[in-house]
Amino acid sequence: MTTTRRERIRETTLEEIISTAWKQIAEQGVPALSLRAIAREMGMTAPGLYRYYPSRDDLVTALIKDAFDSFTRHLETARDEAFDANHVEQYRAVCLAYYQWAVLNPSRYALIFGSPVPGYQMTEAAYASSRKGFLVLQNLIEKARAAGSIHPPADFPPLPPELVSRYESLRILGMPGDPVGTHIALATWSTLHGVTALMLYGYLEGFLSDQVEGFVLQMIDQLVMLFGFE
Amino acid sequence: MTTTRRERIRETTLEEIISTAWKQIAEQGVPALSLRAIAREMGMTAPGLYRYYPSRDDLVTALIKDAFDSFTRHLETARDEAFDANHVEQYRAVCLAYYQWAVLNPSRYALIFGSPVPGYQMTEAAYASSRKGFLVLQNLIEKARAAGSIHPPADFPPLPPELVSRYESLRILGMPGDPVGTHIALATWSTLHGVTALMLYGYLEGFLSDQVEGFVLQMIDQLVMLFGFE
DNA sequence: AAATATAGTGAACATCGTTTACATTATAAT
DNA sequence: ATTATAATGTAAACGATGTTCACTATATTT
Repeated sequence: MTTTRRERIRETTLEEIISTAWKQIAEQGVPALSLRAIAREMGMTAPGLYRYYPSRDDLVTALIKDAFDSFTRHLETARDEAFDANHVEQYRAVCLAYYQWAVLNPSRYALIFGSPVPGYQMTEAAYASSRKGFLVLQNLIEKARAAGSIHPPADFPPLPPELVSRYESLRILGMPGDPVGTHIALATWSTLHGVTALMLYGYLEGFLSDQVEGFVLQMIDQLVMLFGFE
Repeated sequence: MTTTRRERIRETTLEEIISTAWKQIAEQGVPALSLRAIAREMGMTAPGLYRYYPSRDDLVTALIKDAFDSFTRHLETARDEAFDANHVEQYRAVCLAYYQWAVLNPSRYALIFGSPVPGYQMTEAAYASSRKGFLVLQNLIEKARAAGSIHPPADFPPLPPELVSRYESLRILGMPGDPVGTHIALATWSTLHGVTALMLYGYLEGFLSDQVEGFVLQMIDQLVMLFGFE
């Protein structure tokens, strides 16, 4: 892994472009992201950026990958810090970390979980990054189940057979987890996304004001009860 | 309410602009919405549109209001069609209607619940429209509670006092509903939004393929159990 | 019939993403 | 050390965008 001087400089420039882009997204939003503005702020001209990213879309793809990596790392850190705790606490920690990352990185969250852009296709590398984040949640749930720490209540609505067989076929495709574990992970993910997205958009603030985090914690508690974490 | 000939023509043009805008949003997404393209398709020049909407942002605001109105009407229709049924079925019907409206109107859903744009402030009229949609859900839950059709399970996590008092102060501000009803409505809304948004972005399709609606129905069943609808 | 308000056009400005041709500079080869 | 080559950047230009301004044509009102 020898890196020449030129390669190091190139790497630095690549990073500077990304960080400048995030700065502008935070200030003006994704739609207003402008190559010319980035170049201006970096003290160079717009066409020069094309030596690094062949188009605006490719830059956005790089930003998406960057955001997913940060997101996944944050979840992993939360999981690792709760390593000594029991499964419920680990689950709670990762769920809360999901929300907190969004609070700390609203622009990044909006970019990867915001409105899809018709015609824009996400790179396979970016999709792989997205799965990595989800896997943190799914693996944790899987371990808790294997340890017998999850007992859904008696009146938990049974999964319809079509859904179960769909989950089964995922396992064949190499995904970890039994049907119930996969379902719990998907349901958790959906719920967290809903709360977080509504919060970021400002729809919850009108109702909850300074109690948004309290609401999120309550929602997590409800998930714990619903799935029978112990 | 006398309408002159000119006013009628103006009204027609206003509507044609909106419908042309939706057509383009459906084809190319919100970011690509172009005043010039709208004018072109309508057989006029771009500056002419400024007699109707003073800027692109004002047009977007009108689109948001239009989307919210359609959304609310759809929920109300679903509620009214299930008028004879019991409270659980009404709740199920409205929840499913939420998801189905998004499936039928992906562009509209993305516009009102997608990424927030920094610097863009929603009109009070648009916010009022958003509350109207939420109220359909909240009023329904409130009626079910008044009729004694909601009994959360014994191990339902108790609402923290700060959250309860926050809900209480909402009632003082003129919002209907007791704390528990408000909370159930918010929790339902968040969950539905999470499922729907992930579905529209395509994150769920990789897992669920043709079982997305089955997953949504399952999530609704879980909400019914979680809150103790009967 | 004259005065006025409304609707629309055409030209222009600043901005955007992107391409092309060209200059500069750092590395590699001789 | 000099030459060839590859990488990095610039300047100019194209077509597109939102928006403003000056102007014309039309419809309504007086």
